[in-house]
Formats: sequence, structure tokens, C-alpha cells
Amino acid sequence: MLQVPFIRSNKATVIKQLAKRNIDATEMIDEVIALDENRRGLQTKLDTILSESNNLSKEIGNLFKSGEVQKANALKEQTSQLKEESKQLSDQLNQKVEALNELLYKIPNVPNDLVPAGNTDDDNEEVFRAGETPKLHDGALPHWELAKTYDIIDFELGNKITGAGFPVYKGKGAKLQRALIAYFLDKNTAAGYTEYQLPHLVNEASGFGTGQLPDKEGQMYHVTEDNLYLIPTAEVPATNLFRDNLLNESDLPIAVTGYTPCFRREAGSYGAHVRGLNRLHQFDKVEILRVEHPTRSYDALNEMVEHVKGILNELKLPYRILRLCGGDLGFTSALTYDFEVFSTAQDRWLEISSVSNFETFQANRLKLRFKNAEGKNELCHTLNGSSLALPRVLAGILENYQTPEGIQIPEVLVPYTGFDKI
RNA sequence: GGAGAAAUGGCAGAGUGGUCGAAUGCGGCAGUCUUGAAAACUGUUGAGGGUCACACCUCCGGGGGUUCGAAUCCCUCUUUCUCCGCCA
Repeated sequence: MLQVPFIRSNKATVIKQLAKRNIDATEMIDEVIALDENRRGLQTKLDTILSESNNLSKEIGNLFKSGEVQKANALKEQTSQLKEESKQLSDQLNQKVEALNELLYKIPNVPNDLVPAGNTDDDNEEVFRAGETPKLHDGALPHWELAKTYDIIDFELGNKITGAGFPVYKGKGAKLQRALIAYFLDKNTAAGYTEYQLPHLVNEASGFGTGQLPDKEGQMYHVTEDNLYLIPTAEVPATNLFRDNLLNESDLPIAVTGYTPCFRREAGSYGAHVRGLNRLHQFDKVEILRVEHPTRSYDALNEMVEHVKGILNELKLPYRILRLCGGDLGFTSALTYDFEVFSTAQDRWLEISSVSNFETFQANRLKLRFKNAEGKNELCHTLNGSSLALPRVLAGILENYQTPEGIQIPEVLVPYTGFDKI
């Protein structure tokens, strides 16, 4: 969530930038400022009363000590009114704080200057394109047909044991998945990211820290018995590693990578776009995450983009990079680059990575700070990205590397798979 | 799952109703001494709100209660440890 002091001193900019998301935030921002002023006024009043009653209590204590019981009892009577007042004030104060927070939860992050205005993914700005779209032979198939032909992914079996969106990988399909995970992790650790194995279920506080809660709980599977959520992305446990941390400036930057399965309810998705591996309830993903000094975070974002590019170049897949427009930008993000791989057989682009700078938006909720050069506590910037999401990369490989004789394995993966053809 | 014990500042650890935001030690920072360093000595060292800055307020695992007054008493939740049971 946004910081109130920031809103107060940058009101015009905040409203202007939020307009890129097609939000007129004028009213909300005004209300935030009014509620905050109100809150501070109440706080000051309450503090005064508490101060008075603290003094009285001390006096009473001293009187008891010196044996002046009657005087002490007389003073006791005075405290009851103060108590009543302070109770009322603190109730009012709590209401204000709650109202303020509820409002703040509804305000998305302020888009960066680079974010183009726009409504839908049509308005995203293509900033890079690489890789040749291969000319496929006659009779080239979409990946779900290839999966069947070569018996490497079984969607029906997943259907039987769980339901739609939970495919079963088998044989060389399973091995290829494992190879991709190992390859991605190796690339990430070689680039300085520390590998973590993270919990796949998280508590409410963690869901809140990264912005899934409140409001977006419908996207996550919820284990009500224990009030835990299945992670929709490793971003949630990875970012929450640093919840409530007060770091030294020298601890920054922090770079983390981890592989986890991801679980998404994807309520409301339907049709051809959920065919095959396009959209699943459970999928594998390797994530990279950075905790950065505010002055460096956009350099870090570029480094992450370059890193993901490096991987896709090695895999020799056709891909493009989009800068998301305001309408398509995630709630918590200030600037996001999406990577899409070209699905030749489907003739469409599939999102395989999303690299974002959240600036202080998550850090504020997480209370993730560092001590700056002046000795003041300052919020860190958090960033994360996929490197990479497995199913669509797999789809891209199957479709783009298919030949009449079988599916070639990208050269960099062969040491991991142990075979060069399916 | 059952029984018991515990949770205090970066860490260790005192504090069982009244100048306790909290002794002491370690660590950190600054200074003295030193050519420099170490050692020694001296000082300093939690967070949030609030203020131009002070003042002031809140925080001793979380929440609630008793009391004029709670780190200290009561209730509750969570976590950790020990023992028993079960178990990949």
C-alpha cells in the first residue's frame, strides 16, 4: 500500500499517474488525507489525556507510599473521567485508522512514468522482439496434440485424479520439466541469486504482505481447516522471508530464487485459451526476487529483464517483451515487463514471465526496511519476476521444435535431459 | 494427539503490581590512548506515532480483561522446548 506521507506531499502526481490505470483517484486521495488529518488530531488529544492520567497515577503511587491514603483516594476519583474520555477517544481513533487502512488497501500502486496509458493488453507496448519464428512442416500440431502423440503429458489422467487444469507429465515429458527447472535454477544461481526451497502453503499475514489479501482471496486455494493458502506464486513465500525486517544498507541488494509449484483457482477462465498447457490450476515456476535500495531498483529491474532475455536466447525461442499499460498493470506493481513466447501452432503469444518493480508498495505492508546513511529507517524496494514459468515454455519448445521426425530438445537442455529428441 | 515448561531490546539474560522502555553482559557505533591496530577506559546504542524541533503517547509473542497504575495478576490465541503416543 501507498505511504500516507507520500500521498500527502505528492497528491497531484499520485492522481495523475493513477489515471493511467483509468482510475479517478481524486476522491479517494482527498479522503485519505482528510482521514489522516483527523486521525492525527485524535491521536494528539488522546495522548494529552493519557499523559494526564499517567501523571495522576504516579502521584497516587507516591501518596500511597508516603501514607497519605485519603489524598490518594481523592485523586482516584479524578481518574475515572479521564478513563472514560480516553476510552471514547481511542475507540474513535481505531475507527479512523481502520477506515484509513481499508481505503489504502483499495488504492493500487502508482505507475511509473514509463507506463503507457491504456485499457487492455492491446495497449501494451512492445519493447523488444527476438528469435525467428520457425517455418513448421505440414501437419505441425499444437502442443496438446504433440503431448498425446508422444505420450508425454496426459490431461485426461489429471482430470480423473483431480480435475481440469492438473495435467500429468510422464516419461520424457516429466524429465523435460525437471530439466527445465534445474536449468533455470542453475542460470539464476550463476547470476548471483541464492536458491531457496519454500513452503507451498502460507498464512494470512503472508498473503497480506504481498497483496493477495484482502480482496484477491478468490484466486487462491484456501485450506480452511488450518486457515492456510496454497501459494499462487513463489513470490508470496519468497517476499515474506523478509517481512518485518530492518536491514543494514550493506545487506542490500538481496537476490533470491526458488522453484515452487503454483496453485491458482482461475475462476471464470474458459474456452480455447485454457486449452492444453495455456492455463492451469497447478503449474511449476522458478521465481527470482530482489530486495533493493530505492535508488537502484530500476537498474535492478533492467538487470532482471536482461537475465530472463539471456535464458530465452539460449533456449532459442521466439519471444517478445511488453511494457504493460496502466490498465493491464498488476495492482501492486509500478512497472511490469511481460515476456511472451510465440506459440507457432496456435499462432498466439503466451505469457511466460512477468518482471515487476513494486517499489515500496509491498515493503510498506511487509515492514521491510533498511537503515539508510543518515541512520533513518527507510522502506526497501521489492522486485520479482519469473525465470521462468514452465508450462508455456514447454508449450513453446514442443511447438517450435517439432519436426516430422520428432521434437528436438534445445541444445542447452540436453545435458539436463540426457536425450536430444522426443 | 496427551502432559508439562517457556516467550523480555541485535544476542544472552535480570526483573512478579508504582519514577521499568526496562539492570547486567556481549555485540554495534563514537571518543581517549596508539605511527596504525589490538587491549583498556569513557560515552552512546530498540521501534512506531507526533512535532519545525522539543514535549508527549504507544510497544516486554498476539488479542482481551482486572487495577488509579501491568513486563509483572487473570482469560485466550500463537509459537518454542521437554516427555509420551503416532508417523514420511
